[in-house]
Amino acid sequence: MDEPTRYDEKLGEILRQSATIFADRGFHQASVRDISAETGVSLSGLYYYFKSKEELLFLIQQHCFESLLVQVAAGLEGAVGPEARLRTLIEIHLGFFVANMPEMKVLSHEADALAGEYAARVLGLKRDYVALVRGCVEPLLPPDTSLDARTATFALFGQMNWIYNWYRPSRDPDAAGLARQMADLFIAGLHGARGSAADDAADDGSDEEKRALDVAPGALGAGGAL
Amino acid sequence: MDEPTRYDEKLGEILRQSATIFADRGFHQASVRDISAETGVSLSGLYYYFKSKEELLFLIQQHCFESLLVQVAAGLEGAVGPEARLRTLIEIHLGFFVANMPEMKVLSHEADALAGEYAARVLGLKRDYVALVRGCVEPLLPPDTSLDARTATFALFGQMNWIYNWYRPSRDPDAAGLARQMADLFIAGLHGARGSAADDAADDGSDEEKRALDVAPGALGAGGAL
Amino acid sequence: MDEPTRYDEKLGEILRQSATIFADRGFHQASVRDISAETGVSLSGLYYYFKSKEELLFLIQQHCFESLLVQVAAGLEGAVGPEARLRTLIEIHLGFFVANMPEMKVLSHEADALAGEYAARVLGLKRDYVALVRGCVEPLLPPDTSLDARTATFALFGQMNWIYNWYRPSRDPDAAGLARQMADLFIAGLHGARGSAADDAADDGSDEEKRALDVAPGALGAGGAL
Amino acid sequence: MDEPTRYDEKLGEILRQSATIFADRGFHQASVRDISAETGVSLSGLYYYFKSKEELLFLIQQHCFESLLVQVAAGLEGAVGPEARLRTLIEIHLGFFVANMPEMKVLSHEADALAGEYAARVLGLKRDYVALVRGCVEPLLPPDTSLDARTATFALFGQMNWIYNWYRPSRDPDAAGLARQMADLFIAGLHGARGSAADDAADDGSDEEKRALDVAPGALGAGGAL
DNA sequence: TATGAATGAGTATTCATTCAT
DNA sequence: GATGAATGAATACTCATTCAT
Repeated sequence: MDEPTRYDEKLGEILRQSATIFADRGFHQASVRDISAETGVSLSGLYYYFKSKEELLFLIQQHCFESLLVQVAAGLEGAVGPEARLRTLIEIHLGFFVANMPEMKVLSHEADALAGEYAARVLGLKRDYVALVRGCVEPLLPPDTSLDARTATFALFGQMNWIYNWYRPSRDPDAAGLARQMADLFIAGLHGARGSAADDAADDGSDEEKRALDVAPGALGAGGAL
Repeated sequence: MDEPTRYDEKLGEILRQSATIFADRGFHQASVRDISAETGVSLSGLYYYFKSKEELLFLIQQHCFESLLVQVAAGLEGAVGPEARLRTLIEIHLGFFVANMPEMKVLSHEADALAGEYAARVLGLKRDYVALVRGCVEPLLPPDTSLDARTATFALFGQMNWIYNWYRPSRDPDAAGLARQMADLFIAGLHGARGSAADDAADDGSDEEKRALDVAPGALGAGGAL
Repeated sequence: MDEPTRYDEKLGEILRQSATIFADRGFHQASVRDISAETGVSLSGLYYYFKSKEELLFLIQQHCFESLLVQVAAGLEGAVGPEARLRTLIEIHLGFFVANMPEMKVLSHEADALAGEYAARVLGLKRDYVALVRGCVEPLLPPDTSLDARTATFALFGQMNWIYNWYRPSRDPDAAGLARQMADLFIAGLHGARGSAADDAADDGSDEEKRALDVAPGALGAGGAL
Repeated sequence: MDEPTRYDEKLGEILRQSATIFADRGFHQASVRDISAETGVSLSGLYYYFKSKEELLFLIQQHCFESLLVQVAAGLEGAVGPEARLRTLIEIHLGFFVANMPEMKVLSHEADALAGEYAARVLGLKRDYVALVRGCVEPLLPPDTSLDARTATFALFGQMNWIYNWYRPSRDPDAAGLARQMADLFIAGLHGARGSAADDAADDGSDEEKRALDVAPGALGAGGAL
């Protein structure tokens, strides 16, 4: 990984077009030749911009994720109060997703396609982001709830990230409308979810996340959750 | 597609093992050789049981989906009242998902890997299932809500199906617990989601689902949502 | 080759259908599965009738060739005079060819597909037949001609055997008409072909044919001429 | 077929060697690996020069045929009078055949191995060539003959093309001698072939050729005659 | 920066054939 | 006589990647 390829304009263009191709065809199904054809850059010429197809995927995921994190961080600054924070986060996440659908589909759907150092770095970003989202969810959990913070957090991720499977701009609400609906649904759900059983008070948080997101070889999750 | 490969015991075993391999490595990354190695059946011998790798995937998805539909149909018979129906459905869906994680991951994650007749047939099953779930969600929407039935339905699917990305039996609640939490969360969300904007009164239902699930060539969704 | 598979009714049917398949698709392109499908006999069941695909081809060629030889021998008995003999031979050859087009196409076109003992046996038949035809051609060569008997003989074979490439019953003359035209053309050609250069007097005949028809490894002819 | 592979020196070498291999072993029996071994180009490297084995065959046939057409066109320019024209054509055809035996065998013998666009393009060349040859044959047909122009034309093709089955440079006349003999034989045959039955006066020519060369699905000829 | 030419490793699939029943 | 189940060997082709220029 030594020297990460630097990020100039042309690379930016390649990443954008590649993301669309990966989103459409799937990472493994799309060939570097497809990218060559689409970008107009010769097959070997592409390797000036990335050193492997896997690095290309990494660059897409990294760039996309970092942009998302920047926007979220900026957005949360103006939000006061737990509910406002969570609403803001949902708005930004969905707004970014809808505005960058190919990249976000690739980020969500091709989590397992990276390995080694690349996987580790994206995983690091994901871990931070999951912790951040969880940090916005937990304050809204009723004190006596039986709802796990972890379950609730991933339920929210599921709601939001699944959209790449069904959302169609032409017939569904726009990003703002979608965000409002999902925020209403989820926040009302949290408020109303007060229950019987044991909660997850014993949860130490950081360590739990770590394990939850670790690559579990042979296990199903493989830590790929956003 | 003429004559679908028949379903005997040995084929059943092959499907089960292949589902695990596809879940672990991804459909396109897994080679038929991998399946040969895992099952102990020779490479060419496998082709006695299915006529292409794609048919193998289809058989897995079809069998898995049909089993799910049978269980759901049976479960709903004993459920009276809208809320009980939706709770039952969530229980069965998640119970089946957790009990058949590899198959369900393959069903959820490899939707785009099928084409042509195979895709059409699985899509038909999905359309029916989405309609059924939506039929359980709609009665619980408050009359004055601004929440789209379609959005709510896919939010639920997202919550549930996303679990293949994060759920780990050893540290998360069991299927029943998961179902209760998700049902509490979602149903409370529905109840509390009363809002401002236009509702989906104009929604004719069947036709909308149809369009929503159509393969939209070049579009991102591609109708693959569960 | 020990015990040649015996020739019963069912085998006859298989040979006929296989000849058609080989004629249509070519020997190597046609699979034993194709023959299984066409005949309705199971794949493994076919191997009761022949012990290899190559033997099947041999049986077709042998049976076809032997039938031709029988008809020719019978026909020549009633022919008196050199020209009548040659005319008769052309009539029978073309009549048989047109009436057994698939088999004769296979015999003409798939000469190189046999090897070893099978090839040797068919070659033996071919050698005899070529000698017989040449025996009918030579008496008609003018004494002072510069036309090689060998060249003339194979020119005749070329005229006749090439028909599998162009002859269509619906728009070309029937077998009798075709035979008359070709006989007229060739016999008139022989009569008129008196020339300048050296003739083939030095030709010792049998040995020449032998060499000419031998399998010449790596050479082009490969002895496959009819 | 979009962009036909371009024709450089190395490709020329590959075509030449491949033609020999196809002539020796037959198109379907020869593997691309054989060609790799013979040419010294790696298996995958070959696909830089053609995009499928079938295209390779097409390129061989096309290049060979076009060269033949060029030579024939040039040769006929200096020929005056019907007989001189036909003699010239036979000389050039046989001279080219003998000088390019592997290619011409492949052209003659592997007519059915091409399909679709490839087949159509070679067929177009063949149609033109057949028409040209027929145009050289017809003026020599006696006015009262019963010999069909079509039959005569294909008889000539049969005589000439069949040589790949028997001709051996070491023991047969050279190309010039062969041409003289075949021309003598065929032209004398035409002159002497005056007969009884209906001639082909009703023949409209171009349309007849067209039908005769059409691919007749399921029929034996399949239009592959040269 | 960029590319044409090349390659080793791998892919799904087909094939003729066998054997226990 | 006949077949379902199985297989080893081969096939055409693709892929990510490299390297001399």
